[in-house]
Amino acid sequence: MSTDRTGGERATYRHGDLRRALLGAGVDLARVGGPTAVVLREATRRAGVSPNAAYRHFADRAALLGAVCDAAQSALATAIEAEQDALPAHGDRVRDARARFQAVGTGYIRFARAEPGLFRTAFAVPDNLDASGSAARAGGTGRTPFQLLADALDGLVEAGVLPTTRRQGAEFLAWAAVHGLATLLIDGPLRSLDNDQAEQLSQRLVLMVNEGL
Amino acid sequence: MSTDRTGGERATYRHGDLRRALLGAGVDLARVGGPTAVVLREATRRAGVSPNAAYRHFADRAALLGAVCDAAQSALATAIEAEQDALPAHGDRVRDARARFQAVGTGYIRFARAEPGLFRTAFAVPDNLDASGSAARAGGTGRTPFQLLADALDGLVEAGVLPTTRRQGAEFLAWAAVHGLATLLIDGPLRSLDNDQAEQLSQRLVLMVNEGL
DNA sequence: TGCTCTTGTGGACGGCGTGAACAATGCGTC
DNA sequence: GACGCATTGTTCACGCCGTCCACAAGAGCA
Repeated sequence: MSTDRTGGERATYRHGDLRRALLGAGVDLARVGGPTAVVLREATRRAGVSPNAAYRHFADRAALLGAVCDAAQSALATAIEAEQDALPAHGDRVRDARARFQAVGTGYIRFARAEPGLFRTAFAVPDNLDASGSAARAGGTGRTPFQLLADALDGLVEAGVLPTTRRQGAEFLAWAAVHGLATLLIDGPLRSLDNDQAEQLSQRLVLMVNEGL
Repeated sequence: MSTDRTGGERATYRHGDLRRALLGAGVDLARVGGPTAVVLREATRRAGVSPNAAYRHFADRAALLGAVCDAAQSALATAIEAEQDALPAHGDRVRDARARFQAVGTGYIRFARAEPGLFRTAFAVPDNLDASGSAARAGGTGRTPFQLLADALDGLVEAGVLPTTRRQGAEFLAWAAVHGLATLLIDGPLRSLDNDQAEQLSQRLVLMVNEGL
């Protein structure tokens, strides 16, 4: 045993798993205070290590934030998967496909409200389409939030609910609507809605998307 | 004449209109670098004044950022109004109401792409419903972005396009969709879309909202 | 003229990210 | 087992930031 992680004090010069410790601290900070709370010095403090030790594992603060961002996206993916797993199977292809699609939206929004700090952090780093599919952002099934949405849309097409002609680009329309509502609910004017109101509004939004896609 | 604003140097001890100067500098900073670029010391530097002078006009950095945020919202409102003003009048109530509504969305998204820094800053400060109607955020017609959207929805109801029963809360559904797409386009995975693709997607989104509302 | 309130200045403090030089350590090689 | 090297953590230092406090310069009114 080369480290003593419980006391904050370290028995040896080497830490043992500093990268993981910094990432964990970063996630904790993000959970409480969002992306701006991910502070290098504080993360090293929590890991019981001097500030500059972080530079052996992350190029700079942005790199740490990026890793925390990936972790947050992964947590989001897991939340969506959990929402889908909780779905009862009706056997009706159309209903099941719709339910799986809607579960993406409700899982997304529930996660945003349950973990606003992580949610904000998940989208703090400007990303591109490549990053949206990066393995570091995947949940338990190995799919990222973006991919889970795409899967659900494919399901709608297979079930005959969504015409193939409208499939292309549909992920962005759906994503935009759900993501927008999520941000309104946690940072915007809808911040003070209670749970029931928020759920109701999300429900309506997802129906709107389903209808108008 | 008590000030000399052109040289950066000041003839008199008093500045004359420091609050406005700081706000202007703040807006410039936000335009280029978004909310995090609104830095007190840099704003005072540009106003040719010592850092602490800012505290005679703003309680702290957050207060300055809040003022810049209001200015950005106002600019957004103006952009939406411009979009609506450019609309030809068909005389057809239904078409006109729809066009005015869609102009809110396209104006919103075009502004986001034209002035991403200001757009990000406009939503950097968590707001509530009161702030969404604050006069400081209004454009030329005295309406805030949120109010312009509400007006357009009222127009849809009057024209008989939107059933009264669905009017309540509709601003949040529409707003969510448009705002979400705007953020995907400037910070998200759609950042690298060209103008045509972005316009096309916005068009589709606004139609989706119109359809599904 | 002198008093007082307002507004800008100067100096200081602690916190941040980060670079450079240094030290402790674990590991592969003889 | 001793040695040398690449890795990883430490120390010191710099410049930036927001902000507090004491002070000074000016404006306006008595």
